[in-house]
Amino acid sequence: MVKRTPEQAEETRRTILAAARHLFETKGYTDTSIAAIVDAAGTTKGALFYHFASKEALFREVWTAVQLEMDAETRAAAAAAISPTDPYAAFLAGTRVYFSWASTEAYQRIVLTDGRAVMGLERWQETDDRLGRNNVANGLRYLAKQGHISEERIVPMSVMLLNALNGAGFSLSRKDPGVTADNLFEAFEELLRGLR
Amino acid sequence: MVKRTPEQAEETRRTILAAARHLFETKGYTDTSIAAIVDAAGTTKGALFYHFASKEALFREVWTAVQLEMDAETRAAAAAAISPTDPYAAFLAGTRVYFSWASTEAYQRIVLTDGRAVMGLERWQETDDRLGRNNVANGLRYLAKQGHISEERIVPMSVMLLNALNGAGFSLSRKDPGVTADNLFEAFEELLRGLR
DNA sequence: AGTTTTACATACCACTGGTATGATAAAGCA
DNA sequence: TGCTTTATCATACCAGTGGTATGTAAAACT
Repeated sequence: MVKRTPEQAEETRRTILAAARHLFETKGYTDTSIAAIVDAAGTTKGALFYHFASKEALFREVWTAVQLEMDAETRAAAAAAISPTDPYAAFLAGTRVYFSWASTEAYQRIVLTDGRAVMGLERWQETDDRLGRNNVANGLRYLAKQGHISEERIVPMSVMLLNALNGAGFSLSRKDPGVTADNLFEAFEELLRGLR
Repeated sequence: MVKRTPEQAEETRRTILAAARHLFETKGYTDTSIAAIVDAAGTTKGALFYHFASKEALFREVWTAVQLEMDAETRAAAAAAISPTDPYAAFLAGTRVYFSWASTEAYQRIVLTDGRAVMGLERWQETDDRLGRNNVANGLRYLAKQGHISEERIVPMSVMLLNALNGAGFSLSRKDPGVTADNLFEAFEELLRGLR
């Protein structure tokens, strides 16, 4: 049987995506061949290139999926932690969740390491800024409205704080001596609360 | 003529390194083929693989050279800016120079973007941490000695501040709206002086 | 002078991402 | 219902890749 129903086609597509995601997460982009992907998915190159324009396009779909999952989780955590007494609470709750994502090998491989190299800087910016950085900017905007930070500092500060968190994730996974999750988070909190 | 004198051999080696560096800086690692390198260097694959174990090893040499140049410049700038009145002066002078490096496309391509993906995390850590991060840590240690920051915050803080600077460089080169060099540097200064 | 070693050049190889073509069953249509 | 079209793959193939094996000529050494 070669032709399938639309539902079956959707499933092979999802199967390929899942296999690719797993391999990209564990082996990295360049060390994952298309042959390995279709082999793991139990299909062939024909199916893969029918559903995806290229290996890079397939990677971008995986990348976007990971980012959207992260985004939903951090937003939810921040929204749930809004506090009338501590204006930093929501922001810190969101960053704590993002921090846990940035600590996983999967997120680092796909988003932080390979993502930058595989897609160009422009492509990378499109989504990463709309997600990660925009969330940080929103947190800072909230603080600015309450007078804890100046308005014009929001944009440059969000750039640096997001990358500070990314770097923290890297450091954690590398098990750098003298670095722990609590360690880093407390330092970040100090950094954030130092603004005013 | 096939065999050259040791001096001639050293020169072909340097020629290959220079050609590779230029191509890596402009086209990136994956879009630079070995054929293109030896073509630009006016030699052949035989020479390249005689002097370098692999394409990745060649890249590592380029990477290390760039990092060492950056390291020397930032150290010199920091040392020259030591001030008895402002304990932050030397640190900020060093970061300003590093910041200018992180703003160039060449540094971003080789060190910040491709470096992470090409070498593993372990290899990347070896040199990057010894250079970039260690410099930041030294600056913070200087501040800690003067009581402006707690000792145990040095390590995690240096991780995040270095990555904040890297991200600032990225943002600048992408010409993000609302982001300028002065903009970013002032924000960083505020971030740093907020510690205490 | 003769041998060894260095510094390449050339020919070759397995494998890669990507394409062109082929095959088959579902869907649309008369 | 029969016929055509079209969606969904499977297979065969291709140019280019990093890397290797081998050849070779000149320098270096004894």
